[in-house]
Amino acid sequence: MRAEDRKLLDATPFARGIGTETTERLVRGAFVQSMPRDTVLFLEGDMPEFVHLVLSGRVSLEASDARGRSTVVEIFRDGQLFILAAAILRKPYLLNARTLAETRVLMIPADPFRALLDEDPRLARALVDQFAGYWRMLVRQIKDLKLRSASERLAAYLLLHADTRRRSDSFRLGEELRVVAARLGIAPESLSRAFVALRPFGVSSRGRAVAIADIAALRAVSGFDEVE
Amino acid sequence: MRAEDRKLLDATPFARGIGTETTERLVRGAFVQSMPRDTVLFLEGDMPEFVHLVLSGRVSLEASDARGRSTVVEIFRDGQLFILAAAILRKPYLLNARTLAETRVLMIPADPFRALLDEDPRLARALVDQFAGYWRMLVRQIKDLKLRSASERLAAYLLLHADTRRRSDSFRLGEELRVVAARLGIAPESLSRAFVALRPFGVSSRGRAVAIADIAALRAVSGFDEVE
DNA sequence: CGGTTGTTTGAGGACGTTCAAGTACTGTGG
DNA sequence: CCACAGTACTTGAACGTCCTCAAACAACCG
Repeated sequence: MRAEDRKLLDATPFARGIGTETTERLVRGAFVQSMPRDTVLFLEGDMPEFVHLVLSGRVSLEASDARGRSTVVEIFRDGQLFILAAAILRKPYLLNARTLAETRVLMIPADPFRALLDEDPRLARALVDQFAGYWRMLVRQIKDLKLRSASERLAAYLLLHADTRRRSDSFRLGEELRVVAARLGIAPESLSRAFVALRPFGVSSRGRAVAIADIAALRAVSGFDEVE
Repeated sequence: MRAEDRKLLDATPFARGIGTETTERLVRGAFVQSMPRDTVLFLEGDMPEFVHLVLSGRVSLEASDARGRSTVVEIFRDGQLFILAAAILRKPYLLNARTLAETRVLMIPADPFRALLDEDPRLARALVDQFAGYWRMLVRQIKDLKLRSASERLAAYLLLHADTRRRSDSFRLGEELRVVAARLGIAPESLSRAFVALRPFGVSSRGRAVAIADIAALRAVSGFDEVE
C-alpha cells in the first residue's frame, strides 16, 4: 500500500473511528486496485469476496431490470466504505458496482474482515455508526421517491450540493446528467425538463454548470424540509 | 416486565445474538408500553429518547410532505428493533411512527442503550448484523420504486407474502389495503387497479383475501428476480 | 477538426393521480 | 344475531406527470 493511499485511508472518519491498530490489522492482507472509468467491480448475484473502500474517485451502485433499464441507487466517494451488508451477511450482492471515474479502491478480503469484526469491538462499533448513517441515507431517498415529484427531487438534490449558508450559489455537478437522472430515478429527458421547470424559481443551468439565484426560494420548491 | 413479554423478547434473533447477560442489562431500565391502534410513538424531527422493540403488534414508519400526503416507508412486526439509527447518532427522527394495531413495545432508554453499545461488544456486533439486514431491506425497496411499475410492485409484494414453494397459494393480507398502497408508494385507487391488472395472470382478490393461481407466472410478471 | 457521446426539445402515449360516486366490509349496540 | 353507521374499497372520468421515440444541437476527446 502506497504511503499516499495510507494517508487517504487514515483521514477517513471510519479509520479514525477504529484507531490506528485496528486499521493496521485491516490493511494487512488488503490491496489497492486502480481502475479506469466504467470498470465493473461486481455484479448483482455475485458472492462478495471483498469489502471495498473508495480511496479516490467514484463508484456507482446500480440495478437493472429484465428490460435492460438501469438505475443508480447510490454513489460512493472518497473515504467511503460500500456494500458491507452483503459481505457481512455472506449473501449475494443486490446491486452492480461500477466506477464513474478513474478510481482507487482498497480491497479488503471478506473473510479476514469478518473475523476481525467478531474479535475487535472497535470495528463493530464503528460499523454500527457507519450503517446508521446508511440507514438515514436510504430512508431519505425513499421519502424522495415516494413524496416528491421529479423537479422537487432535482431541487432537493441541488440544495444538497449547494452551499446553503449562502443566499445564492453556483457550482458544477460532479456527475454526468445522465447519472444524476438515474440517481433521481427519472429519464435523462425528464431531468432536462425538470431544470426548465426550476427556471422560474431562479435555477439556471448550462450542461452541468448550475447557478441558484435564491436558495431559500428553491428550498420552498423542494416540497418539504429535510430534517437536519 | 411480564414473564410473557420476556419470553417474546428472548425468542427474537436479536436477543439470542447478544446473549442472556447482555439482554438482561438492556432490559434493566426498560419498560413495556401497551398501546391501542393508531398511537403515535414519535414524530419526524423529534429527538429520540428510546430505542423501540416490537413485542407484539405492528408499527408503521411513515413520512408526509407539506401537502399532507403520507407514505409508509416500512412496517415493523414482532421481535423487531426499529429506528435505531436516530437514537445511536443522536439525530432527530426522519420518520413518524404509528401503531397499526394493538401493540406492545419494549421501550429502552436511549442513553443507557448507547452506553451499553460502547462497552458491550456483543451488542455492537449484533447491531451490525441488524443494520446489514436493514440496508438490504431498503435497497430492495429503492429498486422496486425505481424499476418496477405499480402492478409489478404489487406482484412482488404478493410473492413476498405467499408460500413460494407451492404452485399456488391463497392468504389474507396482514394490513389494510390503504396501508399496503402507502407501502407500495401508490394511491389506494391505483392499488385496486393493480389488482385488476394482475387478474389475467391468475391473481384473484376480494378485499384483503388474495389467491394466486400460478406463482411462477406471477413471478414472471414481477419484472425481475429478487436476489436470494 | 471530425467523430462520438451527451444533452435538449418536441410530439405522442402510458401510467398513475385526483375527484366523485357507488359498493362492500367491519364493528358496535340493541 | 341483526341492523346500522362508519369506514374501507372499487370503479369511472378527466387530468397531469413522466416516459418513449425521434431528431437537432452541444460538448468533449483524440
